[in-house]
Amino acid sequence: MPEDFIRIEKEIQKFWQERGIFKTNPNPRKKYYVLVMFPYPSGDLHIGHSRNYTIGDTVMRFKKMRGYDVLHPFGWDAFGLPAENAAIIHGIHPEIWTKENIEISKKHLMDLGIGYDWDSEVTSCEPEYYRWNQYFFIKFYERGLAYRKESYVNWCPNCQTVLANEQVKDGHCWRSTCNAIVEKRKLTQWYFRITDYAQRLLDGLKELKDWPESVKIMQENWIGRSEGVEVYFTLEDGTKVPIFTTRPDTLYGVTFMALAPDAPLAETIAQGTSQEKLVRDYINEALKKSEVDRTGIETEKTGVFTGRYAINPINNERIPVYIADFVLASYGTGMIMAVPGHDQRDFEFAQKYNIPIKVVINPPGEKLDPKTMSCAYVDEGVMVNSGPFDGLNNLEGIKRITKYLEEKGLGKRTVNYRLKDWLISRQRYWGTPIPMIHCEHCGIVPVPEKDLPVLLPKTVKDYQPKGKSVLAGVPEFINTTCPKCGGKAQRDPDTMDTFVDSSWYFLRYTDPKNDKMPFDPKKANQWMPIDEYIGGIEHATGHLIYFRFFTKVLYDMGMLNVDEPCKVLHTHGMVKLNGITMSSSKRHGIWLGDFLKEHGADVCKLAVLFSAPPEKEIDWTNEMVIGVSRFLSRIRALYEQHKPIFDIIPNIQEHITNKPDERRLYIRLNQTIKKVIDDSERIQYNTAIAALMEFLNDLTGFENKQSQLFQHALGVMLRLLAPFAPHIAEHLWLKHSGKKHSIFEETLPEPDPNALSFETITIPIQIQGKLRSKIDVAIDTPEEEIKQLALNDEKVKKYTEGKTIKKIIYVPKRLINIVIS
RNA sequence: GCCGGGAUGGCGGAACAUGGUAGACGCAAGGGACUUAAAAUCCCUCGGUCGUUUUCGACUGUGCCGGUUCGAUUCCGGCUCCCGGCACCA
Repeated sequence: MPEDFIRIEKEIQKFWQERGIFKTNPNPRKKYYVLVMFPYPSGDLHIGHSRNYTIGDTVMRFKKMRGYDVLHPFGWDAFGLPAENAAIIHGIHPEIWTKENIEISKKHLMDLGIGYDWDSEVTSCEPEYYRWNQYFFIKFYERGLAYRKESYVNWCPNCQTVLANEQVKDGHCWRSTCNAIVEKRKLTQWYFRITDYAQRLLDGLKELKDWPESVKIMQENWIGRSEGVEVYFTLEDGTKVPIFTTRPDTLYGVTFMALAPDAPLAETIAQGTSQEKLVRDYINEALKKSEVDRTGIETEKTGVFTGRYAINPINNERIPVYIADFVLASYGTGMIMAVPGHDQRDFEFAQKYNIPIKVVINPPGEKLDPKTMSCAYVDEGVMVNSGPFDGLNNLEGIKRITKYLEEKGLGKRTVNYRLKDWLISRQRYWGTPIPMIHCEHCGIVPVPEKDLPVLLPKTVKDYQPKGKSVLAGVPEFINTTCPKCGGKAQRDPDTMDTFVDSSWYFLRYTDPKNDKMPFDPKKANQWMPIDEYIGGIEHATGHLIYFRFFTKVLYDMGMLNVDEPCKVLHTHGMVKLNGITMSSSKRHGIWLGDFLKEHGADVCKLAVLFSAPPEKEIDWTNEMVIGVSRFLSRIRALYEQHKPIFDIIPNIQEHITNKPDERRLYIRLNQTIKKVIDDSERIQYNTAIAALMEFLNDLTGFENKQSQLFQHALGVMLRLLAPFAPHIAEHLWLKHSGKKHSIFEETLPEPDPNALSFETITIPIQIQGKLRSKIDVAIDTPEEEIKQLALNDEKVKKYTEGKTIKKIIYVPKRLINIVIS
């Protein structure tokens, strides 16, 4: 790109700003909400970031040119650990560090010419924003959706804070720069009761027709619904120990039970038995292990007998109870019935500890012997050793035993989910303070709404958490009075998970300045749902579940008319460099500042859009830049040499001559309009740009450049190009059209439906399915005539001579296939 | 282990929701034009093998094996490899 163009891009950006091209219409007639996931302000942006924004920008410009009133806002997910780490390492206040980064990133976005409505910019670390996190927290609390409980939680020893389940990847901290092995700690923490919405989150997926199948499946697995029965076992002393099973048909095969070492009952169950000390030691050992050690693939199951027995309610058998590390406290009831004959895990455990194996299901036509079994039998079969249920197919057995248990009051049908409640407390500084007060007399009391926001104190000396919250060490923050009794009380020292911020920011964009409410429902409902949401796939089971959850709660609160936030989701692939994902924190990437200085914004946009379809990842090479640079140079040269007609000529088809090349160009023009529009609607920008390149080749090769048709085509082409190369299109538009308004205030022309195919088409002729010849025919040639033409074709004759023609298959306008014997 | 997705020229990728000329568009490569020269630009060639060797023709070719079909990159069955997600969920 010639150097002067970098300067021109700046002028164009200024023109857009001054003209307010991207301002949101507060009263949209035909609304379109396009949103990119708001980023963490990491300072210098790289090409990987630009992909996200470029796709959003192209959607916005395209939709705008198709007559929509578009909302295309931007903001910053500004709370979080990197700011705090910078404070710890460099002694800069997190707020200053964050704001400096925002300025840098924002400049890059401006230089890229992304068309945001900056009036609706939202920054989550501002009290004007986070006070509403606190507002929602209290609303959730009032509805029973925010609660505190003590349990074993994921603890990152490096970040010195707890993590939500969604933030633990393979037993390691999710943050790419941390990656520490996550430990278990027993703590009292705040949770959002997302499990109350498990079923609705699952059901809602069915409505999301335009979400990628992969994301929906990931969420479905994450929610993990499974249907079964809760069966009421009891210990010999009468203690109730219900268990969950999906296989009630194996109830007669239970030979032991197992309790999770971190389940509450595990602490007391062995008291007074000879096993007491062994059990205590085992639990201590088991809890010391990290999740990785405990659940790794190769890990052998361990356990210890508790000295206690339970009674199997279906046959009153006496069943030994173990504590075993393969049982999870957090799923079901934290205790299981174990059937070694028909569950592989139970089988392995039973073998190791010499527990009997009992067969209650035989494979069809076979008889299993527990002594010779090498693994559990888990498939369908015939029930045996199961009292009145013998001889049944086990699938039928599931139904019959379930019914029996319910009738006798020995159990009930239950559904279990793998989804856990969302742990939102963090022991860090740079986040939203939890608006709760702990009073000796009144217990936990929410901060009254009129006292919000609870401001994050700025006078912190030491940001390094030491196993407890940073804010606990700030007396002027922590000490307060109880809103109920007026006595001395303390604030909650924790801050919220930053995923709370991103769970509703898309609503704030619809009403960003409101200081009475988080948003006016009228305004939100005007724009919701999001019509096109663009972001990385890495949020599939985190943010993309959380924001659905929030939307459903707000729907229940009467604040929204929709209970799904977003109709269409497009997840794009990462951008890599030398096979490694570009990353700000790892300082690995092609930096936007450098790139823009060298190539300009349009080249950046086109290169990112053209090199691969959006969902695929890109391994960046400089070759990707060369092709699109040439394309833009050729465009520029064409428009410098030949003057377009800038106004769309309504009946251009009446003005063109019957010369074949004019007919051809006219049809190519309409094919291009159709292809660019269709592909853009599907966000297949790589092929849309390819179509523009093809048409440029057509234009360059066209003889009569003085003709009205040619000049008209140039005018149309410029509009089609505008969403992809906005600066150059705008520049050529303003410079040569003499118009004062932006090309983005123009609309895209529709293709002429009568000019989408050529009058003469080439029909390939196959013989036995192999291509042998081609004939050119008029498009309306009758089938019989085409068949005759094919049979008379010289090359065809060579193959058909002396053979019998069995049949001729003609696919209209596509091909002809002759079958001979 | 379970659940997804994928595999097409030297490379990025088209075509495959509806089976119908595989390789659009671009990069790289080779040749040519312009130029004192270079850059830039423009034109031509470009899956492989073989044959005539000019225009052309034959065979083969979309990870592998098989099937359905007049016809399969596209559908079905069975594999191999890659990339994601989940991971003792009872």
